[in-house]
Amino acid sequence: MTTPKAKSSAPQETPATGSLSERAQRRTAQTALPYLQGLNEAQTEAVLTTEGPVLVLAGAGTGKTRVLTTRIGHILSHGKARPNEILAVTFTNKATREMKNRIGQMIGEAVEGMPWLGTFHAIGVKILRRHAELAGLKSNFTILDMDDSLRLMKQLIKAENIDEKRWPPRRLSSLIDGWKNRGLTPDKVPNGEAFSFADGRGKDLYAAYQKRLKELNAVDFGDLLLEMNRLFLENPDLLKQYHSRFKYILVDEYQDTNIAQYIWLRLIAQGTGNICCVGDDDQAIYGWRGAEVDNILRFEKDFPGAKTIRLERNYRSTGHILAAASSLITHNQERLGKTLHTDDGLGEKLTLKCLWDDAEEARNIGDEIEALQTKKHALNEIAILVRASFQMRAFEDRFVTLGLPYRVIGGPRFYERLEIKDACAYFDVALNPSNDLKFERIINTPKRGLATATLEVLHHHARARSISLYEAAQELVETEELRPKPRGSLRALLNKFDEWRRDIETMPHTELAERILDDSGYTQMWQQDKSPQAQTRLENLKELIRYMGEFENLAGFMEHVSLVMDADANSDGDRVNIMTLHAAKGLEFDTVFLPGWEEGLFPHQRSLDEEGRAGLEEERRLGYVGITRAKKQAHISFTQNRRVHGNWQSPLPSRFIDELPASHVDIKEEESNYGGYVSSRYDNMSMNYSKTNYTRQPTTKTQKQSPAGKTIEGTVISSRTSGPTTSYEVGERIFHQKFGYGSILSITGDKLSIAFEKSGNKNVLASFVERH
DNA sequence: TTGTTACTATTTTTT
DNA sequence: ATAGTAACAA
Repeated sequence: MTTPKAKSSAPQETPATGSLSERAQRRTAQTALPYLQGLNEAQTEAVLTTEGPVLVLAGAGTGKTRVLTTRIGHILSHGKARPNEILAVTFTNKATREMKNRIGQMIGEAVEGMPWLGTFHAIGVKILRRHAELAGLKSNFTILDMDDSLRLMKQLIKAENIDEKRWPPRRLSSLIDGWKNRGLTPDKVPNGEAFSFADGRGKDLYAAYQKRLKELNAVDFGDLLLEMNRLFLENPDLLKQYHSRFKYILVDEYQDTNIAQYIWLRLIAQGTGNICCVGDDDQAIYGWRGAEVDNILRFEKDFPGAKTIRLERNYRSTGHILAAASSLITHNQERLGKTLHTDDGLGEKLTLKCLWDDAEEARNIGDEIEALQTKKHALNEIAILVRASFQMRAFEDRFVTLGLPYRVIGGPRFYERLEIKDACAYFDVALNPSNDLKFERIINTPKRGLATATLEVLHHHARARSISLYEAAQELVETEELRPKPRGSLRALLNKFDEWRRDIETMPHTELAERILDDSGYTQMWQQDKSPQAQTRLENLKELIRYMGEFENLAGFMEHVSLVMDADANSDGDRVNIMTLHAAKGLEFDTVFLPGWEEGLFPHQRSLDEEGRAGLEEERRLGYVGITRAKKQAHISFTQNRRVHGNWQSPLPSRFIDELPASHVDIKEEESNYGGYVSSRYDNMSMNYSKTNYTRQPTTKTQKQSPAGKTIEGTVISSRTSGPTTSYEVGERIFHQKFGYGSILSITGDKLSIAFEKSGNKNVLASFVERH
């Protein structure tokens, strides 16, 4: 991913650190240790400084992963620790895989022996399973995904007679998630915050939710960390055990750690104190899900005697790209500060383009890509990075019509698909009948006549006797409580589960899985479905079974599904990559397109509203991440019109555009498909955005009388162009290409607020309308 | 109990 | 514009 091309000129220009003797030792080490070949001084230092706390500030494209893996290789090959004595934590499975591969290439067989290389969550599961009893769980506890936990919360909200409309389960979910990220158990939730849901019942709901999880022998994502922390805090002996086990600790993407993870790391690091955190405060983009940039900013205080090593030599991008990114990020105040530099050439400038709307943006980028394609540019080396996933659609539409192959990264994940979840629910229940949430999911899928009414009865019975739904079902089919029809089909279902369970030990698991899907009627359900997606769903199910074959048994497979699985079907071939800026972190491409740089979208309005300046800075870091993904070319664009929630708006260009240094950016004109019309309008626009000053962007409320006599309130973001630049007058009737006829409500600079006869009120640039 | 229709609220990023 | 939900009819 972030491999710097192995440069033949081994010793780098990086300012040397340490005493002369240290430097001399390092130099000798470089010739003695072949794996240090090609590392620059700072990188070498980061690899060799194995003892004590170390913070490696690794800027974008500075060979972070390489340092991390080489460091592990170094520790292993020097016999400083055995593979199972190194704790290496990452955030994503992708990163874990990457690291495993790299270490494998370096050391060979050692990878098998690195059981403690994984994501925070995966390691959490591992530790929790070992000591489940201490956490009040059975070691076969299930891990709830978002779906399950949401369903559970919904049940609780209903049970409390709280209005679902006013207090949506989603909100409770994110609230509890936030608490868990901060390491707060129900009793520790500050009272003030507890009131932020359902008039003060938030805290109780949280407690009830946790209680219910225990009853179900289940944990959710947040618990994996929270419970692990509790385990260690309540059992100091156990913690000591792990202290002596983990000789070296490595943490990737430290800037993304949340408080719970931070607490955990501090607990674990109390052992040897050999903790090495790698991160980049300029790439902290997960604040919204609880990540604390502060963790990395505070590192030196938290770990006294910590050594900070900066990696600033960039091996990825050209000079222009690096300069633009650096300049953008200097607008942030809260940063440790790094100066990236490169020895490579300036390369090509970034390009900037203004387009009419998202469709034209997609058309334009599509054309650019086709042009690149004829120049033999690999599609795999092209990426479109968007702020929000809804932007992807325009590109997908366009690429489909062009016949341009693409892949969406980080879209709906494989295991999140309906059919995969359903299938897994069947497998789950077969393995563990007391998994109520999964049982509930499939009890009436496919339709068996076991809907709300029957489920209600089951719930009551289960609650009353405090048994699982499945057990309740078993008891109820023996009684007269259910009507004959549902009773019959319920019995049939239970019998099938009995059969399947009988075969778990004897039958090969893939065969059993197939049988479950067939016998249950699930396969048939999709075969009979004539919707266009039904076929892909069936194929996905086949893929699931195929993937399952790579595991030893059903249980082993299911463990992976909840945490690890992200097999992507169309990852092969030469394709353009489409993804969000978030998903792009850690990746690199020759050419990167950055569409949609508009106020409100990027920076996103919500970040601005909810997080204020901190939010803005995080958005800016997102922009920094985006630009630094590019190795050779970066193309930024923005549109003048975009639909938001179904209606059209005319956003201003993103303030980030004006934070780019003009000397590194080329302003491109759109190839004019419409004769001179486009370019003349464009001139107008480019003047407008380069002069706009955003430091105190006014948002003015305008109140005007519409012709119909009603008061219309609209929010007009005024541009700073001085004086009216148009000759239009309020009340004038005009025509607009897209919106049709309308009359002018107000004029702000060259922006018109118009009441359209058919499409409502819009703000439009004067150059887009004509008199009528 | 199921399927339909109408309405409503919801639109960022996700381990 | 869309999805998800609630109310209603068959």
